[in-house]
Amino acid sequence: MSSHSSGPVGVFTFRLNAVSNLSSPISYALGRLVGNVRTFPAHQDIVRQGDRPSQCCVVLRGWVSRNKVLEGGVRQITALHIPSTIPDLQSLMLPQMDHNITTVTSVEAGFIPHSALRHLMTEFPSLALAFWKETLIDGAIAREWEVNLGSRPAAQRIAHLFCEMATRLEHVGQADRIENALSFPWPLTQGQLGEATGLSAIHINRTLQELRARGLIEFTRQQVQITDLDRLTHFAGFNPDYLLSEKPGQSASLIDAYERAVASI
Amino acid sequence: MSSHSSGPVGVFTFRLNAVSNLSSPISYALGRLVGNVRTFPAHQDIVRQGDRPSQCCVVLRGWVSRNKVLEGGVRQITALHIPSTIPDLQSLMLPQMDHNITTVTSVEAGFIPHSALRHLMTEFPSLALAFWKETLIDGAIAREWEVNLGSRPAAQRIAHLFCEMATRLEHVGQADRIENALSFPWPLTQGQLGEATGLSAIHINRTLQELRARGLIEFTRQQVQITDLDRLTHFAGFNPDYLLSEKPGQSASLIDAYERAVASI
DNA sequence: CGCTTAAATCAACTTAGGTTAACTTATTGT
DNA sequence: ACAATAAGTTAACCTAAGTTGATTTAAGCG
Repeated sequence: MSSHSSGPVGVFTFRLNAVSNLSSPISYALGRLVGNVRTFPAHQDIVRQGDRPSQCCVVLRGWVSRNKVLEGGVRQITALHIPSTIPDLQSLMLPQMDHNITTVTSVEAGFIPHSALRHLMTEFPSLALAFWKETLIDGAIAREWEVNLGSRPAAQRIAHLFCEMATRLEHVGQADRIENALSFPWPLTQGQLGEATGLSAIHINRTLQELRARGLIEFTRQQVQITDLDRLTHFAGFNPDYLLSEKPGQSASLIDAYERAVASI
Repeated sequence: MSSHSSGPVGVFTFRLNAVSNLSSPISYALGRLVGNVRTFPAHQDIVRQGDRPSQCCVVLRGWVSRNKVLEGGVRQITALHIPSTIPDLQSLMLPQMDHNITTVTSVEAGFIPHSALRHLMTEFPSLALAFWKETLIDGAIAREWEVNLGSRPAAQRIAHLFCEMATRLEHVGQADRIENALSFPWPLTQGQLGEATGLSAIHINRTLQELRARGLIEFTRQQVQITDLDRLTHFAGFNPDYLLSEKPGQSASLIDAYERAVASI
C-alpha cells in the first residue's frame, strides 16, 4: 500500500500549495491525513447523489466526473476532475450530496475524515480560505461550462472543452507540449463527451470528424493531440483567465513535484 | 439615506444567519460594514469582466445577473441573484472578475470594502466558513443550471427555472403562496430569459405560450403565477434539495425579518 | 486465440429550435 | 397625449442536432 507524504498524495498537497501558498506545516499535516488509499475501477460511483459522506475523497490518479442523472436516465456531466482535487469537498459544509462522483478511468483515491479536516481548519484558518478558493475556481469553471452549454455550437463547444482540459492538464504536468502542439490523455468515450457537452454521441462523432478535417485536432486511441493551440483557442473562443492558471514558474515546480510523486509510486 | 442594521441591509444579514447561523456579534458587525448604498438603474453593469474590485457588492433590492458576453455579442446569463446575496464575493479571493454583474431591475446595492471583510474574517473565522458555504450553494445552483442547459428541452428548461426562482424567492418572502399556487415578480424580458436558458427570444415566446396553454403558468405583466407548483415541479423534474432550503421554521422567521426590514425603509 | 461486448462510424430521416421579417402591444419620455 | 422605443407576438422558412438502425472497429476476456 502506498500511503502518505511520498507517493501520489504529493500531487494533492503540491497543487493546493500552488493555488493558495499554504505554509508547510499545514501542507504536511494535510498530506498525512490522506489515508485509506483505494483503487476504483472505471465507471463506478465513488459518492452518490443523496449520500451524506463523513469523509472527503482526494483524487490521486485518474479522472472522475461530477454528474447528475435525470429521471429519463439522461446523464449530465457537470465537471471533470483530474488528480490533485477533492471533488466532494462540499460535503464538509453541505450535508447531502446533490450529485454523483463517478470514476471515468480507473482511479486511485484517498480519503480524509471530515472530523480531521474540521480540526485542521480550526487550527489553521487559512486552510478554510484555501478550500474556499478551490470552490471559487470550481465555480468559475462551472460558469464557463454554462456558457459552453448554453451559447456555443457543437464544434466550438467540444473545442472549448479540449482547450480547458489541455490547460488544466498542463498545469499538473499531464500534457506534453511541443511548440504550439499539445497532446494529453483523453479517457472519455464519445458518449461521455456527449454527456459533458449536452450533445448526442452520434453528433459528437460527426463533429469530431469535422474538427479533424479542419486540422484542429487528432485522435490516437486514448490521446488527444491539439495541432495548434492558438488556432484551436481562437476557434473555440477560449480565454484561459477563468482557470486562474499559476504563473509559469510555479507551474514548472508543480510539474517537477508531480513527476517526483509519480516516480516514487 | 437609509443605512445600517435597520433598512434593507437587514435582508442580507438575516439570510446569512439563516444559512449559517452566525453569532449575533458577527452578524451585527457585518451589517454595520455595509455602506455606500446606491441605487442603480436597470440593465447596468455593477462590476465588469476583467475588473479587480476592492469591495464587495451586497444586493439589497432588485435582481442582478452574472453573465458573460462572447465575441459575437451573445450573452449567457449564468446566475440570477435576488436580494440578500453578494454576487461578487469571489473577488475577495480571486483578484480578477471572470464575468459581469449586471442589474436586471433597478437595484439598491451596498458595498463592503475587501479590507473590512478580511479583518472581520480574521477576527471571526466562522465568517469565512459562512462565505464558503454561500459559495458552495451558488455552485450547486450552477450545476443545476448546467443540467438545465445541457439536458432539458425548452419547455422543461424554462419551467425548471421558474420552479427554482419561485423556491428561492419564497425563502426570502418575495413570493405569495395560496395553497399550491405561487406568484412572484418576474422582471426578466423574454430576451433575457433566453439568455439565461440558452434559447432564442422567439422560441422562448413560443414555449411560454405552450406552458400557458398547458395551464402550468400564467403571466400578468411583471408577475409569474404558477398555477399548481406540484404539477410544474413534476413537469420540470425539479428537486429543490440542491437549494439547501431552510427548514420551515427558519423560513418563517426569515420572512418576518424581511418584512420588518422592508417596512422600515 | 476466437468470442463477446463496448465503442466508433456511417447513412437516412426527423425534429426542436434558430432565423428573418412583418406586425402589434406595452413602456417610456416629453 | 403623443411620439419614440422596447418588448411581445405571429408566420414562413431553415439548419443544427437528435434518432433509428445497420455496420465496422476496437477492447476485454476466458
